[in-house]
Amino acid sequence: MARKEVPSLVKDEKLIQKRRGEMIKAAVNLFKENGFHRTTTREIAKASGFSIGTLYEYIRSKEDILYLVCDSIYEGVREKLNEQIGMTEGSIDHVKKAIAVYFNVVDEMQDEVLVMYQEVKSLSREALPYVLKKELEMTAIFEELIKQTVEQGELDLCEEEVKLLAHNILVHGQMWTFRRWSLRKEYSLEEYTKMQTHLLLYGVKSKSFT
Amino acid sequence: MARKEVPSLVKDEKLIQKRRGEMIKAAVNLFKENGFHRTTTREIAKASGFSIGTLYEYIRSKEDILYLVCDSIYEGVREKLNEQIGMTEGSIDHVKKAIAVYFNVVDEMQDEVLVMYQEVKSLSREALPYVLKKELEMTAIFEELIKQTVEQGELDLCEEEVKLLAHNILVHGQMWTFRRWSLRKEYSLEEYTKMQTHLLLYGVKSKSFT
DNA sequence: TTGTACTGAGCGAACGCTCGGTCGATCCTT
DNA sequence: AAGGATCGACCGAGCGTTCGCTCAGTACAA
Repeated sequence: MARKEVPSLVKDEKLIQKRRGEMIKAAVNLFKENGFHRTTTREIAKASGFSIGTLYEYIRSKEDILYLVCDSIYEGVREKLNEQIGMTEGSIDHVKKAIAVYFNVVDEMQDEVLVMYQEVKSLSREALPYVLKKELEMTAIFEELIKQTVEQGELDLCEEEVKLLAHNILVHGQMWTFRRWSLRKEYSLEEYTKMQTHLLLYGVKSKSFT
Repeated sequence: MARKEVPSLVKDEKLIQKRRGEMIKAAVNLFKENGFHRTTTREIAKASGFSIGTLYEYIRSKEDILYLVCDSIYEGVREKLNEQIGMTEGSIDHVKKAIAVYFNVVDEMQDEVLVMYQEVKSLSREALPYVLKKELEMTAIFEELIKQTVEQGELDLCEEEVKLLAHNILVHGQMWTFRRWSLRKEYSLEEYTKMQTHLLLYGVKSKSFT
């Protein structure tokens, strides 16, 4: 199950990349304003700078756009993550740093992450698995990092705990976007990161902020 | 900002309650299958057991249905919570129990919670605040419980940490629904509850399951 | 001239919502 | 008690509009 290819009527591969890039950018902006369903293909075409006919040279259906958007956002997040996380050996400091980097990326791309997060469910049963797989791959990044930290002896966790922890980290990042209507009022990103990291590692019973 | 009243053309208040109950039940089932936008008012009417004309005697617009659905789900969760959580004094055991109860409720109502969670965003800017307020009230329940535990001296947390912890608990519950495609494969509800509770209280650094 | 990217008027299905009308229950009058 | 008037819940055909998508035609580069 590799990346799903969306067929296009246009031959020039470079041009496809370019046009789809324009499409995705326009679509994200519209989706974050009105959501997927309330956004029309005409609006997307217009905001992309070409006609509705041209739009349909590069996709088969409106849903294809949503898929491309989700795919692109995941790639964006992953790229930024890989840029900044060197995955050599595992250590608690590494985990902390990775969380901070991840939260930063989520914050930078908050609109995109939120849009994707709220709209994936509109994907067809056929396309959904491809996107969920991406989410699992993201989880796996943290899972691997924690697992190595366990192997280094800095943490004592079983397989299942490692997995759940990875899920929690991911969700705490996403939560910064989908609960921002409340969290933003209470905390800055730095405060949020620091507190979540502390709670994650030390829980509430041991009091020793670092 | 009390509960928003949705006007109806029908006079009989009892009947309104009854019909809206039927409507909500039908709508939740359809929403969880196809989402709000892909569900038609005709489908809702039919599944409710009356005609499209009658449907519109009890609401003004399709969005009213979504609002009623969200409202009803919140009330359902809160009712079940209050039933089972006696809020006398605060203690760590109380917090643990409250989490377990909450996770159980979320599990019982997973379809409803998931639907609400995925569709609130489709509410108009006018109706949204009423629903977000409900979410804050839910958070406040846990906030209060934790605060009292702090006051009892069983926990040492500042105001902001208490708040964040309450948010985390709520999200961990919701997460059980919106990540069930993955979590369900890994854990039973009991395992999930136990592990999340432990991580929440003790973090990953101290190893002592109870 | 041929191939390819692009255009946008137009098609047809679907959808939210309305409104004229039906009909049983209830009230009023004699 | 009977007949008529009124009420109000319920109905569903149909209106107006929107929206995803198509395709016959154009522009232009090679």
